[in-house]
Amino acid sequence: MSEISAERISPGARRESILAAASRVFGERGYFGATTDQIAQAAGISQPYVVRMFGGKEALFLAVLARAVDTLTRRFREVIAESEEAQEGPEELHLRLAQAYADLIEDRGLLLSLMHAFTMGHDPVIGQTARDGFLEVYRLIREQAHMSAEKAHDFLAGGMLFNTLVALRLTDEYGVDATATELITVTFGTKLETVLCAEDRTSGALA
Amino acid sequence: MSEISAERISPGARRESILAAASRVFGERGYFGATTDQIAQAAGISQPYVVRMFGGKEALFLAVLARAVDTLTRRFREVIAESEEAQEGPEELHLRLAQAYADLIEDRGLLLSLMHAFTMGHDPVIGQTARDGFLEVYRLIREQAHMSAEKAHDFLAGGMLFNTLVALRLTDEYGVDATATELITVTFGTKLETVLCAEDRTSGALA
DNA sequence: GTCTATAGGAGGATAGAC
DNA sequence: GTCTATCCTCCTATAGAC
Repeated sequence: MSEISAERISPGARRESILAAASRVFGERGYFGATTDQIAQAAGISQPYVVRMFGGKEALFLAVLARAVDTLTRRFREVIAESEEAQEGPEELHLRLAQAYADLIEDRGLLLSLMHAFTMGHDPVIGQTARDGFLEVYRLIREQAHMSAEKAHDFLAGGMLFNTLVALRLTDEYGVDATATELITVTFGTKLETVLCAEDRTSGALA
Repeated sequence: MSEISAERISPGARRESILAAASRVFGERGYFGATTDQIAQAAGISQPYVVRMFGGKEALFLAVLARAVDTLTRRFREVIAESEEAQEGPEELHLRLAQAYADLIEDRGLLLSLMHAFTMGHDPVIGQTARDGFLEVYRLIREQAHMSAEKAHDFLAGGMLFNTLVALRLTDEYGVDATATELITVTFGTKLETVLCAEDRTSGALA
């Protein structure tokens, strides 16, 4: 049995900690706006190590994107399975899925990295991966959650507005601007407090 | 009367042509992804001239953003005025506004530059300007178009999904992937052909 | 496995000619 | 008003030490 110090962490954990840091930074600045050095600092390691571990910035972003889609679809599948188990109707399921989506805001970088990926349709590599991920989600809610095309459209639309308000940090205007407060309330509902707190928590991430 | 050659264009037109080029390039690559040189090439002038004309990349992006919000809100105000004139009900007005929004896809850079601006909430300057623009639109549909908070939410949500599918270039999958084709049809409706054509028209813009 | 040093290239901005 | 030349910074990636 080899010696294992408290400092040393397993390769899997190291990889995961870099992915988590990259998710936060890419989520905040986007693919072009984020630098590998910012990610390295957020992960507490050196910049060249980040590059070496994933082979490059693009590969790292693709890994973050894959992880985000994976987490999202896994969560949705769980919710669908639970709903079927409880023999709920389609309405309840859709509400649960919307709630599950909103809950993902707990990991702010996840939804924001996804949104940034969705703006990169022009990129041959990232764009195609993003389209594939988006369609995977669409198929999931259409075929597994049995939403109609219209219902699925509205579901995705709500999600995109949700993402937009988070990315825009419209929450900064909460309590300041009356109309903004209204829109924030309507959009975030029960997750309002989490969203407002997340603002504070991640603002210092890049310092 | 001074000599005016066919080549020489007025200061206003030059400024406008740069703004149009910048709108296309920023719309495609985003603020960080776009370079002032790409914009200069798209406008057919030198890179330093672009920078000098607007004072810097950030100022140029802010000008593009202001122009986009201005065009959008002006169009909405026109539609609202026409609808009042025709003494239509709220349902008709909302449909007209949705149609007017979709029509803006004719200038692809406009909606995409807006979307990219919405992802920049973290930026002290651009973020604040983007929030102000977003709220201006929200107030317009709430107060001038008399939408309820819920209706306004759904209206914006549909717009954000619209933007997302354009930015993602999901239209590339039209006719290729059955689910994608369905979502594209539901989302773009009558503007389908325009969106599919715009794809071809702008793809060579940066070459 | 992780770091320091650094190469190499790109991009925004400035200086100055025409 | 518009261009060419160029500076300087910033960033990704590589080389090589420990």
